Amino acid sequence: MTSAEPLAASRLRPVPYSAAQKRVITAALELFTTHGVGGTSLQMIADAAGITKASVYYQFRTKEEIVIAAAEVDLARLEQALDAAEAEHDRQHALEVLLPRLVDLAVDNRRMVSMLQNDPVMVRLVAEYEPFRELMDRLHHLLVGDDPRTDQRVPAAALSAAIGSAATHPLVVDLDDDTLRASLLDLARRFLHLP
Amino acid sequence: MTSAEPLAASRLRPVPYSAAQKRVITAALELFTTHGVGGTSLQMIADAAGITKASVYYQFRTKEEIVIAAAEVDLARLEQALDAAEAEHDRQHALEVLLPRLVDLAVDNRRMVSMLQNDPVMVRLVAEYEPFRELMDRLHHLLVGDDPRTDQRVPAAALSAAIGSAATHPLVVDLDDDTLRASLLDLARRFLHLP
DNA sequence: GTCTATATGAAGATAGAC
DNA sequence: GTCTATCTTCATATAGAC
Repeated sequence: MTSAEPLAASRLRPVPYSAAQKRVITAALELFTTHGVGGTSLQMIADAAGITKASVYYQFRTKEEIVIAAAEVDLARLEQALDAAEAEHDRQHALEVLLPRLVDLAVDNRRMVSMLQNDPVMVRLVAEYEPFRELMDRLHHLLVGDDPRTDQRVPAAALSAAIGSAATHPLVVDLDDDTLRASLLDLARRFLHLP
Repeated sequence: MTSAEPLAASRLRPVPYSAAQKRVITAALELFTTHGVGGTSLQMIADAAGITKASVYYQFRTKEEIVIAAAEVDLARLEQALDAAEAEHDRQHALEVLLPRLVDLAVDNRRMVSMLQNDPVMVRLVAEYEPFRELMDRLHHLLVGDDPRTDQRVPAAALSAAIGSAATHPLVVDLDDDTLRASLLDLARRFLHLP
């Protein structure tokens, strides 16, 4: 972490959201994770936020802007984790910094992380919206390592998928956070052959 | 496999679909995997099948029936894999039968398997529609084992998520089927401490 | 910053002719 | 088995008052 900026500053969004915008984002997040982005209407968001549709449109010009704002909530934490990991001098240490943070993120926010990886609208957004795409590229680079020919790619993809989706799996939904966190971290280390 | 029925018969759907229905199902499958169920309209399905919306409604009474029919395509293969695994006498052998079939299913049909586990509409359907729920219960029982207190649950969830989602992961989309199949199977065995 | 009211289109679904 | 035409409802989005 070489940045001199205060904690709140993220390169994803230098201009912060207003309090009214944050209320909309919070409502949208909850709905997106249960109904998916495509299954969530602006009316549902407005109702959950306790305002009307027109007021939502005062805060955000389109539904897509809400989706981006919602995704940024978790991706800002991912960005911080990547910053910290990339400050290490070799991949081994970088992964030791990265993995616990990834697992924490997924456990704290189980359904959101899964949605970012799996919801069709989110998948498209992450692939096409440059700031998000860049984050994913950095993540993948850390997971796969420098050498593109070695087939570290399947384990890396599996690990990424496992951390993202295992936290929401029916087999595990009723497991407490601490147990899940410990198990996932252990699994992640085994995955990448770390101590 | 103790059933005396011919191969085509699945307990999921004793009455087969007509040719016209199959054309609709095929079109729907492709669209569901790219846009999600919620992001796919009947108009899109009709266009892809080369008929009108009204004709789609002649084949299926509701959109939900189409979703069920689409899900059955892959779940029928899952059912066969479960039948074969459960015919083995201990869990070790059952898993040795099950895992390669699961991996094959996920690789042959990458995006569909992921959608079954991740699309919000599918997740709800699988949880609430009895025939699908039963299949998932059988799968989870095989993955976790008999003893419900041991925490095999996180590895089982992670394995299930990894097989389902890794096949669609951006890191792996361009990997050929054979390589992916071999890597995933190897990972799956390591996951469950099989030889 | 929030509201009422409305425009415009597309969604799921049905009626009835061929 | 497919069509045209239509119904109803809900989607995104905007105009303009408070």
